[in-house]
Amino acid sequence: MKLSEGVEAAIHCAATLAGVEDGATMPGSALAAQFDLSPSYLLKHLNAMTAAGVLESVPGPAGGYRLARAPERISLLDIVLAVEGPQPAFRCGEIRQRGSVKLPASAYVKPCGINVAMLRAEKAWRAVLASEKLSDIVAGFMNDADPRSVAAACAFVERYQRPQKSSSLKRQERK
Amino acid sequence: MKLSEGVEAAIHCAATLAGVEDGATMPGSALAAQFDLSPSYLLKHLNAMTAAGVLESVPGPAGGYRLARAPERISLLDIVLAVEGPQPAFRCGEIRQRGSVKLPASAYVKPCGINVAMLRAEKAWRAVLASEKLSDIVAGFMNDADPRSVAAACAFVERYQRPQKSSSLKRQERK
DNA sequence: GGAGTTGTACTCGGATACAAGGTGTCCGAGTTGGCAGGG
DNA sequence: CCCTGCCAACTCGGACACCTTGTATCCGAGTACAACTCC
Repeated sequence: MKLSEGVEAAIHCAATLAGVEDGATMPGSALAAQFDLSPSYLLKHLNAMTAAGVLESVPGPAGGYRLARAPERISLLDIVLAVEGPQPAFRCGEIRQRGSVKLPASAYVKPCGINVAMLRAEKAWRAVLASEKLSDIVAGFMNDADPRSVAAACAFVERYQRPQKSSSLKRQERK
Repeated sequence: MKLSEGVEAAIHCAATLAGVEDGATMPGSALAAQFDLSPSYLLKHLNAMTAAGVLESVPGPAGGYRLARAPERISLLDIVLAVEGPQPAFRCGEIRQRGSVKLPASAYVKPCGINVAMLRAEKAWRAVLASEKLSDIVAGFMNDADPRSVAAACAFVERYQRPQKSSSLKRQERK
């Protein structure tokens, strides 16, 4: 059992995006540079989060990614499911039905007890992940992390975020 | 995130082995036939459980596998860790340290908050798995499953289990 | 000087190679049980 | 008839290919900004 390596990158990127101002965006290339990752590959995960409704993407110059909703309403479970897919970790193959002794299908109406137990464990895992909001991660970072690290992160966000340009707003008003 | 497919087979085999009498064994080929699996491949997982101390194996004719201890003292977590390995699902690659802005190592003495959160979730997962004993699985199967299925399973165990031969005991006494 | 138009540069998005771990299979080492031979 | 030695069959154990999934990369579509040209 191993989680995809991209989950770590996705959460870090989401936490970084939580620091940008409302409506502002940050290009994927900047996020990739922050963690020394392949830009093209990171796009894959950012795209997955966009498809899942966790992020929003705006194309064109001065475009990039931003959170689709407030950090308080984004949980780690949302990010993990977006990257890994919604399927549970344990997939019951119903091997109890296959084998030397064949029984009619009516003998297997009750669900497999092993599957139930494994799904119960995964449910607990998801519950903890759902309770961990992105805002908690950011708050914990601000409080506990080294001040130098916090300052560097804030400087990075300030450096690379692309605020919603006023001109585009003007154009919308003009229309 | 996906669990190995062998986990399901391993748990089913362990549950079957819980039905054999004390000291008796069941060959891996019989377990493979019960679930229509490749015998050679199933051996891999049974071997892993043996290495982890969950099962015991006896070689030679009339040999096979048996539980290393009572079903009440074997949890699903033991089996999962034996097959999947003890490493946690989320491995923090410390990507926060890599990137464009380099800080001295003294800035990263505190653990990564994301890693802490993910490990906390996995801890809950493991706690549920540790509380699910193999005896509970067997008891649930006996109570809830279809009577035909229970009868078939009992018949299978009775059919293929190899009791500790009296001759070997005699030989031990003789020595 | 101002508005319209065109070109360019930057962004995301999907399609395409490479690699690793899980899956599946094969062959070898070890041990016990049965059988034959001898006492 | 009983004991002893040998043979053979069955077991687990580790080493070897195959394939799906995740990793990494490249190229193309789309859009906003900026400069240029025309009025």
